[in-house]
This record gives sequence, C-alpha cells and structure tokens, in this order.
Amino acid sequence: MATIRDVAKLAGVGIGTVSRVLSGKGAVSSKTLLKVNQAMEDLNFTPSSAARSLVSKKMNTIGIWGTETSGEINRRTLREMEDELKEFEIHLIFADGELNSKLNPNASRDSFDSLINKGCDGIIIWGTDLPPLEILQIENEFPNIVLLNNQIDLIDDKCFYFDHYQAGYVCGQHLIDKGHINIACITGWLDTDDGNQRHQGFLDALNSNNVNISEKLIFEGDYTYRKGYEGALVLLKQDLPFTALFCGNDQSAMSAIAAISSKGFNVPNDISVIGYDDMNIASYTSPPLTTVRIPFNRMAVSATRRLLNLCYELELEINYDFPVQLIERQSVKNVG
Amino acid sequence: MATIRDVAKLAGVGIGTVSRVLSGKGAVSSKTLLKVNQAMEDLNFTPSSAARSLVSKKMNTIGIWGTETSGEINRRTLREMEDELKEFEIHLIFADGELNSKLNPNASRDSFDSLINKGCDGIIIWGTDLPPLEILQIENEFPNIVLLNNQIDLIDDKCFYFDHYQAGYVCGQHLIDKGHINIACITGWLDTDDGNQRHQGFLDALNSNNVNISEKLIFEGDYTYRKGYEGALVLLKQDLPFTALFCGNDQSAMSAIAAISSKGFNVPNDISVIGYDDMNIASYTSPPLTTVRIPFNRMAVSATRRLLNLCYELELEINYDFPVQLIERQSVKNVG
DNA sequence: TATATTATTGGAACCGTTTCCATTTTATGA
DNA sequence: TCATAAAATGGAAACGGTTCCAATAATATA
Repeated sequence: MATIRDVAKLAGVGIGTVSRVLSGKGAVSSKTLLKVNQAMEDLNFTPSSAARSLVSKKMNTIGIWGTETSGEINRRTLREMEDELKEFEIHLIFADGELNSKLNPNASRDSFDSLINKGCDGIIIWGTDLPPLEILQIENEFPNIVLLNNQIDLIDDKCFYFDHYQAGYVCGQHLIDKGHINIACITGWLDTDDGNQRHQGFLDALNSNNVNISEKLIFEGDYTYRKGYEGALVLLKQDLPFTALFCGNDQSAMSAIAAISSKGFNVPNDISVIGYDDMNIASYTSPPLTTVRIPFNRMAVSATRRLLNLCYELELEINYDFPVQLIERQSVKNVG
Repeated sequence: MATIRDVAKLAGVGIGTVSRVLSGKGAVSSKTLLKVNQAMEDLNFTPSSAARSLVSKKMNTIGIWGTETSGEINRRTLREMEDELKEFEIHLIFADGELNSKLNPNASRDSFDSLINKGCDGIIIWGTDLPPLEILQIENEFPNIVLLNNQIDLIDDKCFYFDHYQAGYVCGQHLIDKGHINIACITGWLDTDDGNQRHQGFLDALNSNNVNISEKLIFEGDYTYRKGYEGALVLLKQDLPFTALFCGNDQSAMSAIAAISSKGFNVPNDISVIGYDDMNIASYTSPPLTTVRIPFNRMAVSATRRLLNLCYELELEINYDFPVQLIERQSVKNVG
C-alpha cells in the first residue's frame, strides 16, 4: 500500500504538497497538481483512514444501536440515513447485543459501549431499550448521542419522536367514527413511554366519546407477530363480543388478522382491524390494512442530521414535528 | 482523552509496560499490573482504535454491501452475523448506494468503493447487484470478499448460496403431490442465477410429472410486495383457470394472497399458494403460508466466518451445504 | 559467593497522515 | 533592475498506539 511519502517521492515533491492536493486546501501550482495526481494514480494511492483519524480525532463513523424493537427493519430507513451521511463521507456502524442477553445480562450495554470504544463520533440510540437514567448518564460523558423514537425531557433537543398519544387518539376516534362501540385492543409494550402513550391516546379517544372498553378486551402485546396472533386468539376466547380491534403496530395487526381468519371470522365484516405504522406490508395484508402512517424515515433523517450537527459542527436543517396521518384501506368497516 | 503515556506517568512505569498489560502479552509483575490497572481506571483510559489500526493495519471492521434485494432485512440475520463478529471485536459497516442511483449511475459501485476506502478489512457482498465480471475484478485486487446469496464458479470457496434449483423443484413437486395440474407462477428476477434457478427447478418438477404450464401463467416479478399483487391480478385476468400459484418469495406470495382475496377468491380453497424463504411473516399471513425454508441465517453466519478466516488468519469452521426444507402450513390444499 | 538464567522493565522507532512554520520561488510595482 | 509582497513548497513535529531490543532486577545453579 502506497503512502503519502511514496507519492511525494515519485512526484518529486514534499509530503506537505501531497497533503495539500489531497485536502484541496492551500496553494498548489497547476504543474505540481498534475504531477502529484499522476503519481497518486500510478501508485493507486488511497490515504489511510486510520492515520487520518489519528490526527483529526474523528473516526467519520457513527454508530446505530438498538434497532431490535421492530424485528424487521426497513432497509429504506437505513438507506435514507446513509444517504444523509454519505455526503460527508461518514459511515454507519451497527451494534445490538440482544442475542446472547440470556448469557450475559449486560450484553446490550456492552454492545453499546463497544461502539464508544470503537471510537464512533456519535451514536443514534434507536428505541427504548435503555432506561432513561442510564441514557442521561451516558449523555453526560458522551454527549454525541441522539434518540430516535424515544423521548427524555432533559435532552429534548436530542430526541426525535412522534406524538404517539395523538396517533393513538386518531386510531380510537376513527373506530368510533365508523360506528364501533365494542372495541378490543392488542397493545405494544406498555412499559415504554412510546407504547404507553399510543395506548393512552387510544383509550382517551374512546373515553371522550363515552365508549367503554372492558379490561378483558385489552391484551398486552409486544409488537411481534407472535403476540399479535396469540392476542387475537385470547381476545376471541373472552365471551365479550367486539367488532373492532386496535393493534399497537402493523405486524401484530397482520398476525391478528391471520388469527381471526383462522377462527372463521372475516375481517372486516365480522371484525374491523386497525394497525399502526403503515409499514410496507400494510398494503398487502388480506384485507389491506387501515393504519396510521408514521413518517418514520423523515424522522430518522432528522435525527441523523442532528447528530451530524453535533459531531461535526454542521448546521443542517432539522425538524422536530412529524405529523401523523390516517391511511384508510379496507380492514375497517362501517357498522351500526 | 487520556493516552497511554498519561497512564504510564501516573502509574510510574514505562509505556511499554502499559502496552503489555493492555495486550495481556509479555511478562508483567503482579504489583505493576495493579498499579497500571488502577491508573487506567483513574484516568478513564480507552485505547485509541485509530492509533491501533495505524500500526496493526487492521481496522477491525468489515463491510456489508448490497442488502437491497430483500427490501426488508431480517434483523435477526444481522444479529447473528454481529454475534459472530463480536467475539473478535470486529464491527459491521453498512453501505448501499441504491437510493440516488438515478442521479448517479455509479452510485452503487461508489458506495462499494467507499467501504474499501474506509479501510474495511473485508466485505460481504450480499446478493447479485454487481455483475460477476466486476466482482472477479474486485476480488483480484481486494481478495477479502465473500459472496452471500450469489455464486461465481471461479471463487466458489468464497460463495455462500443455496441450491435454488433444488428448492424450486421441491415447490413444484409439492404442488403436483397435492394434485394440482393447472399451475401459475410469479417469478423473482429472472436475470440473476438465483432467480433463474429456482424458476427452472420449479419448471423441471412440473415437466418431470408431465404437467404443462402455459406461458401466459408465468408472470415475471421482482420479489416485491407490489409485483406480487400486480402479478396475481394479471394472472387472474388470463382466462386460464389455475388452482395453484408458486411465488418466488414469501413477500410476493403474501401480496398475491391479498390480491386473490380482493377478487373474491379464497386461498387455499380456490387457489393454493406456495411461497419461498420462510420469512417471519410466513406464519402470519392469512392463511399461513406453505413455503420452503431457506436456512438463511446459518448461511450468513458461514459467510461471515469465511470472511473472518480470510481477514484475520483464523480457522473457524464453515459450512457450504444448506439443505432446504418444505414447511407445510395452510395455503396449499389437496385437490383432485 | 559468583555466575548463569530468566523475568521484568523502559523507551526509541515506527505506523501514515495533518499542521505549521521557515524557506524558496514567483509575481508585482516603482 | 531591485525591493517587496504573495504564492508555493518542504519537512519536522505531533497524533497514540505497538514492537523490539537493550538494560536491569530477580532467581536459580554450582
């Protein structure tokens, strides 16, 4: 591997000059520019990023941690984030210590630390896997973090999240508007703000319309296909009839539909189902899913930019407002 | 940020000694060990990975490129790969230049090169986005690559792929076994070996059983939800009745089911559908999808290990044989 | 006790960049 | 033509580790 000294020697110039053409900063006569470029070409020279990082104290790398939540991640989100980074020649490193968390209770924290040890310039913390206190403590000694889909008041300017309450409310209201009165629900995780708020918004929508929901018709899920399926079966077994079901995300909605169908009921004729997220699959369930669209990619891009600003003293425009939108497809039917 | 020299000074030893306790290699008396560890603790010392890389000429980073194909990637696959890497303190960098490929026709190649420039020790090329010739040329000057879900004879030992022909055959045979004679098909991409072979295996299964399939009942798809949906609608419009449909992957199978249902037909009573991959969603479509299981994660792990062996002179055990397995659920029905 | 071994230790040199300053070259103006 | 300002250039020093060897201390052997 050729070094800057090899290039300098071949071009018959000093290393300072080569460094200058490399960075494009500082005066270089056009003749030398030509010579140096030629030499770089001849030697197939690529500057060592390690050496650069050593002096610049920037790794040009940001970490992304904790994408476990969604089970399947949308490649598109990642691509948009990357695209944002590419312009500044920053790369994205993944870490997630979930897999062997049974063997090692600290696995997830360890994998987070590994990103810091690796020297990432900043880290995107995706989701709510880490308790707020721990995040605050991290932020204290490593300020270059940004939270995606999580919110902590003290560092609100580093948080990117939706108004889940509002989104949950919209879902509840929609079911009401369609005439539903007997409503069931498969929640997401209720031990996170995120999951809690969407649930609360949903409940409040019913409340405001004087619609009651029986405790027995609330099933606590975890966003997975599996729990969506199980949850629907459990709900059907209660002897409380319901005509509509709100699910904490599209994945559980999809599997709930599968479970409902497997018991011989029809969606939406017997039971309406409304999801949450508007993932790609939402258009292709049977029937296509009515859901609330979360502009996740836009949010991810803003989070990325915020981190870029933090790490590299940039001033990219960012956004904190991500309005939610109801997407009507065919899984919710008018009744009554 | 404390350096090794700070630690040495505080502990009252030489930098060589600190380096020795850091690496665990070379003799250190137990007293000094204690002193040094204490000093590292006091200073909150973390060795600079840039400085280390500079001398070791290893970045301890491998790249992963071209995961576009599947649209949604299974987090689990990633996690298992990471888990394999974690043990050696290697990190995973993502790159994928697809998004702005319209603006820049070389975007995907550029993003690949960016991984090399970044100094990744090796790269996993996932899928068939790059033409074989280009891959061979890359491999020539950058041998630390491994192909996942792609095959090129000349570097077969660096390729990890399934017997797609065999898997396609299994699907075809299964439909035959279930008594189907009028069969349709939504293919994946036919301009890749992968897609072609599964299609050919499927066709050959029908052939061996003297079952003909009309050209009009073969729809060329691309693995997306969208094309699965469109494809099913197109096939239904032909006035050639069919009782079974083979789809190139589970995603298109899922959306094909949605399309078929939307036209008032029932799966599997009117039309059986068989998928390919056994993704998570396969259990949760309505009805649950009969499909062929591709042990993708195991394959990804082997590919990762092969790359580890290449990059770091290891001798991890690897596997090149990934048998395929038919998973019967409820989307294929016995007829005739 | 003297000598040979072995265990520890310190630190210079090096990895490949960037930064910065002193020096040389070129251009400008009178 | 000469003084001066501006442009271009070379290279030492620094970044923070690892490697390696010479020097020293501790231990074993005769």
